This record gives sequence, structure tokens and C-alpha cells, in this order.
Amino acid sequence: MGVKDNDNTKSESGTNFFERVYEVARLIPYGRVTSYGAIAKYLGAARSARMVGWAMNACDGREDVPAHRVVNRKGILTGKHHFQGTNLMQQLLESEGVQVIDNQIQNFEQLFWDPMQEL
DNA sequence: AAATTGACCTCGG
DNA sequence: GCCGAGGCCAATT
Repeated sequence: MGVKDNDNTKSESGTNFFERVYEVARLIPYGRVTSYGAIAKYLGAARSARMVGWAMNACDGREDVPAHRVVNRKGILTGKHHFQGTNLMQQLLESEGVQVIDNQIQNFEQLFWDPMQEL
């Protein structure tokens, strides 16, 4: 295969990581939630959970990525502020059957979906 | 170009 | 067992 054109300038390194986050987020089943760390860990960046959040920030415009199903480790809708409107995220979760009270997901452990555990 | 922030998590005292 | 600070990688200003 073309082995010579490995132009790995820092432009492409990392972008793949974002796409990977979208892939996992897209795999999140209906009525289920996960955390940034879980996805990061699945991608091999357990310590870079923050990047997952940044990836979601870039997801603005990608409706294929259910960012509303992604919350922090505590099950709190930390990023609901980044969504359109104020309770859009909560509304979406409730619309899927997820009970969200005070920006906190109820039965979070029960609804938690681990990519490593399922995949 | 450098410094700061950012949708977090993990470790230490 | 609870609280605080640091770390991570990248984007933004």
C-alpha cells in the first residue's frame, strides 16, 4: 500500500479521536445514558474525559450524535447549558423515558450504558 | 505565539 | 469517609 505518504502533521492527529467519540455516542441505545469517562476509556483516553466534552461541543450541528445521552460521572447534565434552550437536554431524556430531576438522572446506575461492557 | 479555559476524571491528604 | 487540587488534550482569544 502507499506507505510513503504518511504526512502526519499534527493536523490529523486527534481529529480521529473526535470522530470516534461520535461513533460511540451514536451507539448509545434509546433510553440509555453514559458518561464522558466511559467513552474516553473506551477510546483509550481514560484520563482525557475532557476531550470527550470538547468533542460534543464540536458536535453542535451533528444531530446524529445524541449528546443529550452523555452526562458526567455523577449523572448530572453538566452540559445542558450548551444545548439549545435550557431544558432541551432534560426534555429529550425525559422524552426517552429517562427520569431527570434537577439536572440529575434518576436510576443513573441502572440507565448507565458502558461501551466496554456492551461492546 | 502564548496563556487560559473547557460538556471531566483520578488521585492524595 | 469526605474534601481539594492536579492532570489531560485541544480549541479559543
